[in-house]
Amino acid sequence: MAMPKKTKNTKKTSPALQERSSRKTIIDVAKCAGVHWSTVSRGLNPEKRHLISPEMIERVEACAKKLGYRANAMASALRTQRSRTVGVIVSNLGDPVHPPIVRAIEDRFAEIGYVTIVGNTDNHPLRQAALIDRFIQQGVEGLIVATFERNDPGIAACVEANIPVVAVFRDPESEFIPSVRVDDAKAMELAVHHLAECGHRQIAHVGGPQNVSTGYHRYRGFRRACKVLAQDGVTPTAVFGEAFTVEEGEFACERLLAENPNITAIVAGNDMLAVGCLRHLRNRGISCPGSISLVGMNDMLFMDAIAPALTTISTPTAELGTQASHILIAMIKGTPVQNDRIVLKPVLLARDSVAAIKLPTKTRSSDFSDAAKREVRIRHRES
Amino acid sequence: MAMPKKTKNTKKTSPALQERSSRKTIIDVAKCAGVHWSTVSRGLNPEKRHLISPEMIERVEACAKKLGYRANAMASALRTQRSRTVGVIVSNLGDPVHPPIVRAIEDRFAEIGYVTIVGNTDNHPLRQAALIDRFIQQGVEGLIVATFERNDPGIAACVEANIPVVAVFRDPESEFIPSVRVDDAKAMELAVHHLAECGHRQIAHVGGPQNVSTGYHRYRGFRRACKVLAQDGVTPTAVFGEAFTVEEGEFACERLLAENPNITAIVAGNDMLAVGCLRHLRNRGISCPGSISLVGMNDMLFMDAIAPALTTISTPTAELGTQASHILIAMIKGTPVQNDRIVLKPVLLARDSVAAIKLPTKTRSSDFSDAAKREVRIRHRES
DNA sequence: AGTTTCTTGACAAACGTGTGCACGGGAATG
DNA sequence: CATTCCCGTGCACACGTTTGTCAAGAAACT
Repeated sequence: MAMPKKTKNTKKTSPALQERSSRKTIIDVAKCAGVHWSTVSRGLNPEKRHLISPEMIERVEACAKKLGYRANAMASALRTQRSRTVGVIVSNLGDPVHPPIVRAIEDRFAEIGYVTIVGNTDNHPLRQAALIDRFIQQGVEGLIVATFERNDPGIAACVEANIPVVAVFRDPESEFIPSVRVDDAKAMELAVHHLAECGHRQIAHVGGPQNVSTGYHRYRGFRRACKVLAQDGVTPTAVFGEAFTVEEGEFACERLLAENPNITAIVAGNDMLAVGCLRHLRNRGISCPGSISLVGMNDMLFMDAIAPALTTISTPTAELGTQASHILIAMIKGTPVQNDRIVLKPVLLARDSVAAIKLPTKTRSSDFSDAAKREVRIRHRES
Repeated sequence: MAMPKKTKNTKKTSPALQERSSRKTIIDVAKCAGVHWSTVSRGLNPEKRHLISPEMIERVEACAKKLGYRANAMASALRTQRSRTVGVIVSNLGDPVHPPIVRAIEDRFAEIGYVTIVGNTDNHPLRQAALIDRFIQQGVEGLIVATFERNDPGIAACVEANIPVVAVFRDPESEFIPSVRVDDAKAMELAVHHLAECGHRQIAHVGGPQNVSTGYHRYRGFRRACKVLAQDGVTPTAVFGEAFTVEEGEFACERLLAENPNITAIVAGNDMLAVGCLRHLRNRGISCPGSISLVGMNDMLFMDAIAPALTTISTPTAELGTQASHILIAMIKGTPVQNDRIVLKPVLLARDSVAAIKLPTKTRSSDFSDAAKREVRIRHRES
């Protein structure tokens, strides 16, 4: 095993190691430049570069470039305990809400030389736990998680591992971690008030799963808005899908109409559910917005192109990702974070799926409508 | 966590290292189990476990669980030269074609315990090069790239680094790397033949950028199909957007109609461009499919919900990702790959954006139409 | 009983990099 | 000219694993 001189000692190493044919190391560069490799290390590290003479830096860099040297991030990470890696966990990349968030996060972290790894949970708590575990094993410096439920046990796993984590999109309402979300309740209030302004009174909610904050808060916002407007005659109804999917929306809408044939407007928990509602309405030959008005949420891609163009509540998804990244970056650097509980404001986009209701033709009705409208506007403004 | 006895030697280490407060190592487990750490390593490694007695394995596993031990992937990767990491490069995660591909890849690699890192190039060659470089530095065992242009210099960088890479979606037509794509030319042929069957003769192509294989091959397919049908009177026209976006589609459609007011059908390079066309048609008050028929490509999400429901060519995006993953996994394992040049078949989905053309009201016209129709069907079947 | 075979666990050498410390030489100062 | 100081470089250890080698003990065979 004592090799004569400098025959690379790939004798004893395992066959797996052999195949890394030609990756250059810091030692190769040092040999080329005729210096010690610690000098190379310093010369190539911007933070320690000031310890090295300029012409030496130049020599080292020339050799590095000539040899096509690429630093081994794993070795560096092992030594420094900084992997320059962050993890992003979403329920399903195929859900059009998530890609813009992930995209923004990747952008923010690419700017500081970090790499982003992603994982999907499909809303399975066990898969989430497994994912968090794998990511921590992998050495991520931080985690941005879009799948936390309220009081999610996954949070404990993260804080126990002492790894910075920020919740995005969904709010686990945990005192232990920062979160960036959109005001889901407010969004639904905007929707209900908008419908009330248009004269609707029999308003239904086609909600999503209630065990996640988005579904839960949207339903609560819906109820609260209806309560506030109860004196104007607004009466709420609600059905729920088991997931935020088109199919669940379609099915929920069917149940809704079977039990409440007299509703005139639907506030969907998100655009997927709204599209499902739309599909059911079309299948039943019910006109939207002619007979039933519809409001979605999130303003997913193409929502302005569907028929009718969907009135919806826009969610600043990219901003969600950016803000979460800013917080996580601060946590990683150890900088104190100024505001670690960010709630972004949703905005209503009035398009074509909501129509003013055809009120019963009484003489007083229009007066009442106008009064209600004014009342609504005032409340709307105040909140 | 403050250990009374065995103060870990964090004296000489840098402050950065101090903060890894409590991550347990293989040594902690060994100490707990009262054995040498190499025994722990083997006991926890399924492949070497057979070298250790069963009750020892049990003891080690118990200690590992008790201490909450998590293997340090970076150290393992450094030693074994296997990072259990793959990279995926797309142009833009915000483009709805990509998420299903990435999702499928993540699924396939999660199954074998690999982690997936993603990056966006926005179609900038320099950003792609930088990304490939960073990923290789990071130690990815393989790369799946959806952004390769024809004869892309990025390929050379990968093969030079001796790292397995497979192209997906776009085909760089390189002899050096495997690829998985959809038959873009065939897709456009399907579209043109479908339109011809419906009586269209003045058919235009609103294509995407010609420097990427998708845009290029789709245009070629379009031209080829028109040539085949030239004897039936099919005459082609084409304009191109500078990117596969709604805005470019809208703008290109405007130019198209300005110069060719007599066309009756448009084959768009993808659904984004198609939606852009639709938007322009609506703005101009031109009915689709009443006056102009439209075919898209990729069957992106919600294409069945827009108005009119878009006739389009479906691309098996998830299958694209899965097949690419299979190939890459084989390459990583060193297994020979059976077929490294996979071309998936596109399928036409006939919906509402294509209508049979209203032919000039001559007596012979219907005969001609029928004849053409028959003719087209025959050709269609043969290909 | 002695020798061989087999099992089991310990030892130590890497993987490639970062960094505290020591050392050498030249400049500056007395 | 001698001493001090400082700047640039080399040295060696550590980060946490994996794994070839080997010694010690038990079991089996001659």
